[in-house]
Amino acid sequence: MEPSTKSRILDAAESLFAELGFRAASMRVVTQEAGTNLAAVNYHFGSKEGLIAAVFERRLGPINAERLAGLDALQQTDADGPSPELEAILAVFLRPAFRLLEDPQARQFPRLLGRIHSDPDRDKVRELLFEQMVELRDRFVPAFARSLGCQDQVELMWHLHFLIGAMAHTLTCADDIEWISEGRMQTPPPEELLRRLVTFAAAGIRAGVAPPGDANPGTTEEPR
Amino acid sequence: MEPSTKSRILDAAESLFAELGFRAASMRVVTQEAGTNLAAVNYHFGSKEGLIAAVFERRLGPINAERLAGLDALQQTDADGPSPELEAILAVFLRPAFRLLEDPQARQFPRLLGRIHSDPDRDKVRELLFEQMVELRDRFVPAFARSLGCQDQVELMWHLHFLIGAMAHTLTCADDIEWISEGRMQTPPPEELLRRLVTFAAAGIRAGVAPPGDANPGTTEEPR
DNA sequence: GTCTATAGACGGATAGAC
DNA sequence: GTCTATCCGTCTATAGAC
Repeated sequence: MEPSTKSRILDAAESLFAELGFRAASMRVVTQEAGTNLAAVNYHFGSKEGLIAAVFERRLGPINAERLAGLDALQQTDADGPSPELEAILAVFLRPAFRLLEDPQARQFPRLLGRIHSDPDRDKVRELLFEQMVELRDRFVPAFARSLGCQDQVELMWHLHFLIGAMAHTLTCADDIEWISEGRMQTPPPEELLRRLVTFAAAGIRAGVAPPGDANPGTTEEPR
Repeated sequence: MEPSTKSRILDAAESLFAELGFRAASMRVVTQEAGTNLAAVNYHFGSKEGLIAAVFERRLGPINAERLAGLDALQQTDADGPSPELEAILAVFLRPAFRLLEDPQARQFPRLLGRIHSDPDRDKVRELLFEQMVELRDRFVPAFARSLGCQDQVELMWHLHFLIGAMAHTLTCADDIEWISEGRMQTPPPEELLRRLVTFAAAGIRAGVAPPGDANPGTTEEPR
């Protein structure tokens, strides 16, 4: 079955937005790549902004549903047992985006997803992102907190902020390692990226968090 | 003394590029903000791309010089003693950019610096960035390696990659914490951001690195 | 649903006066 | 060094035929 004009536009837009950015990827180039014309975008999506939103809607819902389902599975397994391991929660959160890197149909989306956090044009999908993030936050932050046995939610939130940054940079710029190492290193398969990031983030998130029962853990001395 | 037209253009460009992105900030808006006109940019910088490069040249040199001088000072102090602490090296690397957040003249540049890693338009300053990065890499990577007493440079490089991501996200999007927490958290002063990031990154970088003398440290088991 | 053609705004760059 | 006026290309969006 031939893919519809609508989905061909979405595919072309996803790929070109990821490669060139929202602004540099003009609707002319997108529609040319999709084998159609300018008017088709306005017919199906109303405007360029509508197209941008549609590109995110198509992938972000499934990704976040997979994250939440993964967390469900993790918590269900040992509902009355101990809390899941930090590493397991991290992997459940991170894997859906990294797995897309292996999907020929969707390989470019993770780049877009990584960049959207810092993109000056993110306002165009801000509401969409916020709704999804609130749901993730309400499920994952308590899960992390319980796993760490910690009360310092402020420190946890900052560590999760750093995790988001490391994740975004890896989804968007993993190949930079080849550039900076001048070819001595190569970008490994997504599963290895994921494993390295989980190791790094788990240790970072645990840092400064008291083992349960300790007094005043959070703040360490000034590094100098 | 009146600031020159040239420096007024640089100030306006820095601020507007940080706020709107390179593409959305048109030369018309930049020159209007600088109280001058389109032709002045081409006279002083040759083109918009020349202006973008000049905005980075003005700040990036001093920042990286400060980083290298800081590392010099650290290594000089105990030249024949033990290697400097990981936390100290991290702070020396990170502080120059975070300190700019407190400079009313340069507050916007760190946002730009954080975003440039993932910006689709980064090609416009790519050579400039690369030269500076190579020098930083050649000084800091060995310093980190020595401080960790580790041979696994591959793992170290990835952990530094994650650090760059966390740093970039924090420089560019620190205020997101207010948005995501729906106002329950506020963005702290730069020194506190720096302290939290150093704590997180030091633990992350140490993760999976063997204490000197261990066998086959790097790879941990698959998280699942 | 899909197309061509075009409107209408805005982009960077430049010529040439001062 | 700085300005005004203008060229010319590209952008998004839409009108209207099929």
